[in-house]
Amino acid sequence: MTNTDIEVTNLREIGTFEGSLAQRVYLSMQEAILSLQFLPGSVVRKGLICEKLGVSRSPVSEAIARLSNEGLVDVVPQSATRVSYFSMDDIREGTFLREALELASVAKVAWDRTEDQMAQINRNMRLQSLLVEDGDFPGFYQSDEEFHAMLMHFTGYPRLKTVARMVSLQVTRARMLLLPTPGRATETLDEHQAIVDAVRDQDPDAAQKAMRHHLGQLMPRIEALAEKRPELFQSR
Amino acid sequence: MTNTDIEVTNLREIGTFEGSLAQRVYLSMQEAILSLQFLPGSVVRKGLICEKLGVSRSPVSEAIARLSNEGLVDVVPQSATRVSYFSMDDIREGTFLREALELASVAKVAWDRTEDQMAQINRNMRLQSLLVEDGDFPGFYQSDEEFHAMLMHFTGYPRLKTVARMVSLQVTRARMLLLPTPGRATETLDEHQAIVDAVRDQDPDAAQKAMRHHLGQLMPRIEALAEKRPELFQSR
DNA sequence: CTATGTCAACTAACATGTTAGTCAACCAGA
DNA sequence: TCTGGTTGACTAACATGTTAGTTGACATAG
Repeated sequence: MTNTDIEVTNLREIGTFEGSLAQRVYLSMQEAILSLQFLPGSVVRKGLICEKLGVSRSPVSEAIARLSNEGLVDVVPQSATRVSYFSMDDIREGTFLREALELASVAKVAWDRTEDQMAQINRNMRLQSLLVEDGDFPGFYQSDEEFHAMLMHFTGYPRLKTVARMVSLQVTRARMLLLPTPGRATETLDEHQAIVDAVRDQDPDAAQKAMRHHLGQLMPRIEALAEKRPELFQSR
Repeated sequence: MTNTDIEVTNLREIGTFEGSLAQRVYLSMQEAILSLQFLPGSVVRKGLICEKLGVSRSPVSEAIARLSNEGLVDVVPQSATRVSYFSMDDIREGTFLREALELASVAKVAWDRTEDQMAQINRNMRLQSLLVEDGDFPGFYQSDEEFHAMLMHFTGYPRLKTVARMVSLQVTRARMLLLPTPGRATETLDEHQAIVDAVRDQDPDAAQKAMRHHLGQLMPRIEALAEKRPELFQSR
């Protein structure tokens, strides 16, 4: 049993976040987990986190409670809490839920989009293009996220983005391990364009089909990953 | 300003629930809010709840935190927390999210259902029939919930039911005000049967169509309700 | 050497004390 | 009567002390 325990040093100071202490601690810890600076299986020690961030156990407890119901940490009552392992079951479920929400969103947006919204989407697409040409993959990753967030925003349902993010947190974490390649970025761009074309044409069915195809590219790549890095996945 | 404040007496004792204290307090409070024994706009007083349930402020605080991110209470930092008003925007959004999940579920289940699962569904349908004949509306309401929960269960995704419940809590609360009528129960039964038929035939498109029609019946009835009981809705 | 029972150390969960922010009632002035 | 500022009571948020349950190491028996 590789007794990986704790790595608290690389945890962003809470001064850079805003909100209540609990909120800031939550964001800091979530970032560390999603960016894999807290490795799956390692034990989260309240005391060390309190010390590192300079707060008491109350806000840390609340943060851990939130991370727990998001499935990012596993709490063993009266004992310990550790960073959850990757689980193909969880990832598959997250993908399913995410797809359900994305499909509903894109259909609605295709139906009742405005010209102003189309202009914003096109602006984002041009940005994506530029970033791919420049080979700026982190930047492209971010504009990709923005593209999807934008579509959800245009539904007019404010919680949608939050829910979608929550259900697919495990997927987000897994994506961190997928190295972006020029080829994949170009493909992604084309897939996005197909979605945009269908939204422009106000064709909900075509938009859903394009979105389904786009999202369908992800799972196979994650499955390949599970073979390469089995130590990050559940052993049971 | 109708200074409705608090009604703590009708709050189920936590002895009847299981889990941690925080979990039990959460369930007890959620039940009171969903069943409208805590009215929208009334102030939630930690002290009184602690006294009534015989616990300290810690588990109550955690319970309130959860209710807050579900949108069932509004917390004003350093001041007060009150039961949230009904909001047509929230209800519309909850309906949208719920539909997205139900449609994805029913399509998947129609695709890969087993014969054993069909048998379970049919058993539930016969139960619904009996309860309608007997005029047992509370019983029918419950078997209705079970019908939808069963479909989600058959997807094989365990969190799905939880997420669906969470996103549509506001809708659930609003439904409490809709008096069940014999006519509506019979209609519901027919709509369910149409869904079941499509699942039996392994026809995902038809299943989605039937589900969409079924879920579409709810919003108009809630909108009518908003006219009748405006005091429960946001005034802003 | 292996299996089992005991025990000590550590933890989350819970209780309670403290702080600081918010809101509404009240009062003074117009 | 109405407006604006002041104040005090009340609250959530945070800090800290306490309790009880779990885990894993170690010793002991087979």
